[in-house]
Amino acid sequence: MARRRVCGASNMTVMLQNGGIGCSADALGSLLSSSSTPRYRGVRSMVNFEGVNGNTPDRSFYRAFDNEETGDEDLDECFHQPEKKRRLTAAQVKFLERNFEVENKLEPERKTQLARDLGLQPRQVAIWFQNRRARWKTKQLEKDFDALEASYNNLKNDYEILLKEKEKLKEEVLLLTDKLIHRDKGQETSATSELNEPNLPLQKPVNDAAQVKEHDLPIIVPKQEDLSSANSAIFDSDSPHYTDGGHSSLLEPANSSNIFEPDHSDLSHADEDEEDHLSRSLLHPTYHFPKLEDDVYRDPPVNSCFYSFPVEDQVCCYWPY
DNA sequence: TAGGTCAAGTTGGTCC
DNA sequence: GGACCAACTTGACCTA
Repeated sequence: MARRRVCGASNMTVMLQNGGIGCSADALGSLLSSSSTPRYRGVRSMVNFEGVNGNTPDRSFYRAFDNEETGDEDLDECFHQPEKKRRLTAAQVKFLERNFEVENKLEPERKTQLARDLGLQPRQVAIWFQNRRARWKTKQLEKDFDALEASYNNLKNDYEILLKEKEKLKEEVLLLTDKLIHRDKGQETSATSELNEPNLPLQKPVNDAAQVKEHDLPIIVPKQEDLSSANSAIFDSDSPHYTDGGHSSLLEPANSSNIFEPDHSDLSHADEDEEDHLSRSLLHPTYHFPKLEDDVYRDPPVNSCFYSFPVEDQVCCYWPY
C-alpha cells in the first residue's frame, strides 16, 4: 500500500529527471507529503553515476514497472520506465566507507555534500549510512561476544587449575594429619608400657613398616599460618560449590558468583571454631579434628586409622583419668 | 536454486 | 509535526 505510493514517487522522480526537471528527492518528498502521502519514504533507482569516475547510468538496470501496481494512469509513461534495484559502484562505496570511518553520523550539510560528490540523492546517502551503522553494530556485537567468550574460557581454565591445586593441598593436609596421629599413638603406647613394666627396656610393637617409617619422620609442628592455610583448604570443602564434583558449577557460567565466591554464610563463624579446633588437634593429643560430621569425611580413606574410631574413644582409651 | 548481501521500505520512538 | 534514527522487513541481485 504505502509501498505502491513510494514506487510511484520514485518513478515519477525518474520521469521528472528524464524530462529535465531538476526536482530533488527531498523536495519531491515534501511535495508528496503535502498532498496524499503523509510521509515521504525515499527514492528508488535514482542513481546518477556520472558523479563518480565518470560512470554513466546503465539503463538496463531499470525494470519494467507494473501498471496494475500503481493504478495511476496519469503516470503511465513513467511506469514504462524500466526500474531495478541496483548496487552502488565500488568507487561510491569506497568513498562512503572513507567518510564513514571519519564519522559514522551524518550532518545535513555533509549528507548533501556527499550526495553531490557521489551523484546520489541525499536520501540514498542517509540510507547507506543507516545500513552501514547497522552492519557495524552487528560486527561489533560479534567482536564483543568473541572477547567475552575468550575471557570466560581463560577464567574457567584458571579456576580448574586452582581446583586441582586445592585438592592436592587437601590431600597433603590429610596425609600429614594421619602421620601425626600415628606418631602420637605410638608415643602413648610406649608410655603405657613404660608405666606397666618400668624395668623393661622400651620396646614398641611394630606392626607395619609404615609406622616405623612414620616414627623416623621428623616432628614438624605447624606454624599458625600453616594451620590457617590448611584449615582453609579443608573448610573450603564445606561449601557445596566445592564438593560434590565441584565442576558442576562451571555449567552455570552466567552466575560467576557461584564459581568464584564460595558461600560463606555458614563459614564465617565455623571458620573461627574450626581453625581453633584444627590448631588444637594438631598441637594437642586430644585430636579434636575438624568436621567429623561433614560429608567429606564420612567415607574415610582406606589407610587412615583416624576415621576408624571416634575421638571420644581416643580420649577414654589413652587418657583415662 | 538456496542462501547471502545490500539498498530501500516500514514502523515506532525521540527530539526540537 | 517534521526530521531523524534504530530495528526490522522486503525484494533484487549475486554466487557457490
